[in-house]
Amino acid sequence: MKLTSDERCHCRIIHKDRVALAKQTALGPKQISQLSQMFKTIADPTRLKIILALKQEEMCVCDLAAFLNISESAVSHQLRTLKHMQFVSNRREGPVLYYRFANDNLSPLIQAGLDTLGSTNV
Amino acid sequence: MKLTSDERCHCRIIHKDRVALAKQTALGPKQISQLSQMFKTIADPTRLKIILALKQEEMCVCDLAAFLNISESAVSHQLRTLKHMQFVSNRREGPVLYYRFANDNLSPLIQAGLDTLGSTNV
DNA sequence: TTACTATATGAACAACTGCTCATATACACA
DNA sequence: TGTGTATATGAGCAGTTGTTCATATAGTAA
Repeated sequence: MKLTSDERCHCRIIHKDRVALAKQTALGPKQISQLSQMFKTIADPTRLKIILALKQEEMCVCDLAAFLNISESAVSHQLRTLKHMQFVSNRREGPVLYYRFANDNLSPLIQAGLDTLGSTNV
Repeated sequence: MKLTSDERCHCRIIHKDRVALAKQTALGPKQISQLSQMFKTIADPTRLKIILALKQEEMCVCDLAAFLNISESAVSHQLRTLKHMQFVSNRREGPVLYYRFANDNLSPLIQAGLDTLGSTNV
């Protein structure tokens, strides 16, 4: 639980100008929240594996459960999260739902992650 | 607590070939873990704000605490996480530690996030 | 030394998250 | 209708996380 600004005024400020500049140029709460939510969604190992797998080919819930070695329920929960973020979409073929990578805007993000990973470890 | 593969063998597999391909081309556990850790580090709103602020100018712990309106201790904890991931570094000037944005590889990642955010919401 | 400042660290706790299990829903076919 | 399959949903729980508080450390200055 965060404190209010009133309760926090005892804090000394060394560089008022820098704090002021940071506050002025900072992103709004909504943008920070959305950005955070986006990173959070692709930060979970299970969801990351799902995204990378679906980036290659369509898969149904059962396939993903076998691939990830977790319950189909767990997969379904994670797909719900990914679908809500519009990172994946699905199409129905009879009783089977096929999920696929949906958001082209996500590719650069994943790629940047992979690049950063590669250049940090060599 | 995850189940072992033995306990999970009752799962039906609709497309064995897709599961096999996904397993073959999947990243290793270490890579997934590192990638996940990287995204997780920039997924927290507080750390995100710190990164974006330090991307502009050096700031000390006290400045960041005033900017973020949280305790200096909380800032210090988060800076420790960011420093461990080599996303920020610091220099000492007398008793004051100045933190700065350290990892150039992180910029594209943040930028990709901002781009994705922008193109998803318009 | 002593006093003060700036930051770091450890403990504790509330909030969140990802899983399993049990159950519900949606579709196909007889 | 009824049965079986594929997936979704809700509850519950263990593990993780971000914060505050109290305390410790590192540096400055007398």
